[in-house]
Amino acid sequence: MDYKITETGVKVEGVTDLDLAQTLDCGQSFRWADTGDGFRGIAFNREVLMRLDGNTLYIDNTTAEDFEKIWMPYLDLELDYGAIRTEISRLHPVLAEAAQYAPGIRILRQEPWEALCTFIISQNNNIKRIKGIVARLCESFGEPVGSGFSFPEAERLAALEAEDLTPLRAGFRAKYIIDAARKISSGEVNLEMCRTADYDEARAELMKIKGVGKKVADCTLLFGLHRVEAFPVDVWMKRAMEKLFPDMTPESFGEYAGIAQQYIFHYSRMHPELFEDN
DNA sequence: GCCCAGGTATAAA
DNA sequence: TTTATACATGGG
Repeated sequence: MDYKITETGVKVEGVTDLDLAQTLDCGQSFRWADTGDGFRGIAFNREVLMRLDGNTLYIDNTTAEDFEKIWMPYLDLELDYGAIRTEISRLHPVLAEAAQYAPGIRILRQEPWEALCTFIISQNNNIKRIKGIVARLCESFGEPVGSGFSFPEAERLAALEAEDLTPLRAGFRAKYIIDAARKISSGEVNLEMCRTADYDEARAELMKIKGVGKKVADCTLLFGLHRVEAFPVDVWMKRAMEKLFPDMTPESFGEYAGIAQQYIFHYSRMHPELFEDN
């Protein structure tokens, strides 16, 4: 991947299959804000501003080393999404249409602990409130980074009690966050093992945590550990599968099922009329 | 007030 | 094994 150093960060030309709104504000990460002049966010203890002008990506407030080690992987720039879209579009005509509808979605490579924690918070919740709880979590227990705060380490939260999270207004999820933090920091649950373990084994490892079921485990595997075969099924996806893909199962979408899932998710949210009964 | 939100734990059938 | 209900909170 070719890039240039600028006065404020890096400039990457020839970036295809990327739409920052579709990728950063589609419910896989809850830490990016549309400033009107790009997306500002904090990940891996660094704050950056990302902006896309045609096929040129600008990342402000970063270095060559951070671009290569953090942001290039974060945006998954080395994976050929165009080729994957072509491949998975052959699986089903409706999937082909969905993939064409939002071709700029990519699967982020987020920090595994942040993905786990934010998707615990996401259960039976809406995106606006999830973002609020996550913001208060970082403000309360993270470290200052740029204009905001880092995502708090599991070790920091492991030392707390559920009542200490009252200011987050996370409701019944507070005790789940603490249980997750303790099992991650103690090593009882090993996130790195989940990168390479058999899929069922990785899922079972994550489900040792209270409040982590199939959906949260799959989202953690997909968005935090880049297990792109993971196909999270929520209420929307269940309806989408029944109405649009009655002849498919999550497994039948293959090794890039998670990418297919994101296309389908976005497409179905934008076309609620597909689910109206008649 | 009522319903729902990118679910899960728990109890009961 | 499958199906119902509570769970905290806030916006529509």
